[in-house]
This record gives sequence, structure tokens and C-alpha cells, in this order.
Amino acid sequence: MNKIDDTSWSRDAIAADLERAIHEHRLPPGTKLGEDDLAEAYGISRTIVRAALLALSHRHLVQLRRNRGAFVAQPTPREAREVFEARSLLEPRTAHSAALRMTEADLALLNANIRDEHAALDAGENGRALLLSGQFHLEVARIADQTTIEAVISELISRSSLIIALYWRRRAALCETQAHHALLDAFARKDGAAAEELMKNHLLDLVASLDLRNVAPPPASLREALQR
Amino acid sequence: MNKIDDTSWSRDAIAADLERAIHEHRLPPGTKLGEDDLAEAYGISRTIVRAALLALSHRHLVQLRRNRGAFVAQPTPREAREVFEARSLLEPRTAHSAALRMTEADLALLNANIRDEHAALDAGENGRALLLSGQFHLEVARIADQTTIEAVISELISRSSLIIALYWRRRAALCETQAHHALLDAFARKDGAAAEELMKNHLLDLVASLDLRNVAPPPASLREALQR
DNA sequence: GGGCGCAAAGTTGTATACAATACTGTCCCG
DNA sequence: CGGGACAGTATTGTATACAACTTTGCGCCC
Repeated sequence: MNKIDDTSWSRDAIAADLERAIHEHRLPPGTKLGEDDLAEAYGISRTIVRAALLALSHRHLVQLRRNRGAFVAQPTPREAREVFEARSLLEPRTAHSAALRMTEADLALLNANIRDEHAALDAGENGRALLLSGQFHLEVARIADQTTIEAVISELISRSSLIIALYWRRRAALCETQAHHALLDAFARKDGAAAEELMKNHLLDLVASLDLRNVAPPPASLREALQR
Repeated sequence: MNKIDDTSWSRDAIAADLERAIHEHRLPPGTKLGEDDLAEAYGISRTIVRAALLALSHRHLVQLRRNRGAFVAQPTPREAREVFEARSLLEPRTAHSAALRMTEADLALLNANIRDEHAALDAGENGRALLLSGQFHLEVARIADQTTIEAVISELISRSSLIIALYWRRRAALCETQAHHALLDAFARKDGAAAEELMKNHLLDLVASLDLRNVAPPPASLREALQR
């Protein structure tokens, strides 16, 4: 209903649209994604919606429960740790490669990204800021020219957004843009080793800002029941 | 037709069955996977088949071409390099963790795996040997108790099987089991550093045994035309 | 005889109808 | 008054019908 139904939405377009909404915390963890609702919203049949939800479930952004429907995923503390563990294996080395391949155009793009993120934060658009923050990391992987790793990181970043929604402790907004700024400096100097180290510490800081005590499943079934 | 249709196949069961067939090189790269054919083979409607094919396409094992159908993926040399690049970022450290957590039961399982692989090679069942070889790597990730990384590695291993089908240069069968045996020794000693180094070199050896010159796309559209 | 165009067949894309399962509220019984 | 069973409602699972597109083969024209 709030979606533009001028053109017909493709499966991938719907999946991307939903992923963005999840990433921006417009669809919080546990939200029920009813097939009829989505079909009506996008002006298409359930067939396409189901395919899109299946795609998102493969990215661990949506949990499918047989005969019960699709819900925005709710990563456990364990899953949260694992996601950042995987990122810490992939992203520092990727940042290293990216630093060595960095061009002026790439630097400008990353710089614009940081600026936009800051603007979003000032405007109170936290969801949009989080999305831009993720895009910064994704852009680094793209610059490293590693399509396969980029795809993996893309999924991990989106999952990280869900993790932040559930386990974020204190608002360390400044920390974020600061870390990205420091990375940008290393990139500008084409200092691979520094970029690698900065990325590694950045990810460690991110995990440190989470509260992953095992009392996690409160939003699990309780919230889900209320959500609908 | 050759499939058992006693019980009804689920989407995931079909996807797993197809993935196994691809992994074992029973379905070589470029093979057309017609929806009607599969639906008849498994005794279900195209609905489920389409969902399974969509799932496999998300694992990069199947390439979907709009209005043309599904084909077993044909990784490019570049993609091949990237897959092993990703594996070399993930698996050595994972082997390290696995070594530290190794139990007697785990060792027995890995040992049995190597034995089975050897038996398969002796029997000339190369596809089965390749599957078992992949399972060895997957088992290591499981032992490391990293579900998320395990899922990523699982996909990369299956893709590696496609890469081997396309770019394998010489049969270095012995090398394979030798490397796994050396890893097993390190695991038995709970020597994480050694396991990490062995895994790293094992993956380098694998890439070295490939012929990734950019004359790759011969099997691309030519073979696809003949295949059907 | 070669090349273009059109028509027919086959395959995939999408929507919809129906079946199966889970949820909700009510009624009856203890 | 509380608990359990049952029926109604709603939602998801699967199959099928139809539409759109691609491919293929034939025929006509140049």
C-alpha cells in the first residue's frame, strides 16, 4: 500500500527492498512478514513474495518457519559472535588489498559515504546512518576487487545490522565515523598494513560495544507474539 | 524416473540431492536442469523444483538465466581464484581452532573419512572421493564449532568441486590424501599452528594444481549447446 | 541457393485455486 | 471458575492453469 506499484516488482527487487528496510531497522527483528501483506503491498502475487523471502532466508535475514510464516531473523548471541568472527577473518585482509588498489575516485566515494553518514546522524536518521556505515565496509570489499568475498561480507554486514538492533549497548556513534575516517587516511596513504590493523580493531570495537550475555532470547518468542 | 518417489521430496531434500550430484560430478558444469524433467524425476510439481533451483543459485552452484532455465554453474577462472582466496582466509584459522578443540571422536571421524576417500579412489569412484575430500574440510569447520563460517565454507567447497571439474590439470590424487593425513597428525597433537600452516599450504597446492589461464570459456556456451 | 521472417513447439514466469496446517475464540464439562 | 476440546478463521504449502518468452523449423522472397 505504501509501495509504488507503477512498475511490477521483480523477485530480486523485492528482496533488495526488504533487505534495505531490515538493514535500516524499519523492520525490527521478529517482525512477521506475511505473504498476503507483502503481495498486496508490492502489487503482485504471493509467488514472487515467496521467492523473495526464500532468498532472504538464505542470507539469514529472514527465518522461515514451516506453516508459520516468515519473520525477520533474530540472531542469537552465539550467532552474533560468529558473524563478527567471520568478518574479522575476511575484512582486515580485504582492507589491506583495497588500500593497495585505491584510486582517487574510490577515495572520493568513501569520503562522500562518511559525509553522508555524518549528515544522517545529525538529522537523527539512525537507520540510514547504519545503512551507510555498512555500505562503507561493502565498498571496501568492492575496491579490493574480490567479488566472492564481497558477496559474503555483504551478507555478514546485513546480519550485523540485526545484531546491532538486538544487542547494541550504548550509542557510540562518534566512534563509528572516527574509525572510518582513520581507515580512509590509511587508504589515502595506500598503507595496507595500517588499514588491515585499523579494520581489525574497528571490528573488535564493534563487538565490544555489544551486550552478548546469554540472556538473549527475551525478544525471541515473547516479542514475536506481541509483534503481530 | 531414477529417483525414489516413495516419499515426497521437500525443497531442501531436492536441493541437497542435486548439490551432491553436482559435487560428485554426476552433473557436470553447464548441464541444463529443466524444471519439467526434475519435477518428473522427483515426482513433484515444478513449484518445489523452482524453489530448490533458486536455493542452489544462491549458493552459486546453479546459474539461472531468465526465460532460459537453470544450468549447473561454470565458474570463470577469476571466480575460481576468488573462491580459493576466500577459503585461504577462512580455513587455516578455522583449522587452528579445530585443532585446539579436537576430541578422540572427532579424530576417529576424520580418520574414517580419509580411509573412505582412499577406498573410493581405489575403486575408481572419483566423484565420491571428491565428495569425501570436501566433507573432510567441512568436518574441520564443524569441529571448530563455527556454524556461520561452516556455512560459508560449505558453499565454497561445493563451488570448488565445480572449479576442479573445469580446471583440474593433472590427477594428484595422492597429494590429496597425503595433505589430509598430515593435517590429521597435527590435529592429533592439538598443534594449532601446524594445522593452520598445513591447511594454508594445502589450499595453495590445490590452486597450483589448476589451470586457470584465461582461455576458460570454451565449455561456456559451446558445451551448453551440445549438452542438451 | 542463401537469408529473412513467421509460425509452431517447448520452456519458463506468474497468478490463482485448492489443500493442509496452525491459530483463535467459544462452548461444554468437570 | 478453570481447563480442554472443538470449530471457525486465517495463513502457508502445493499443484495447476495460463501467459510470456525463447527457440526451432519451415517456407517464402530476393
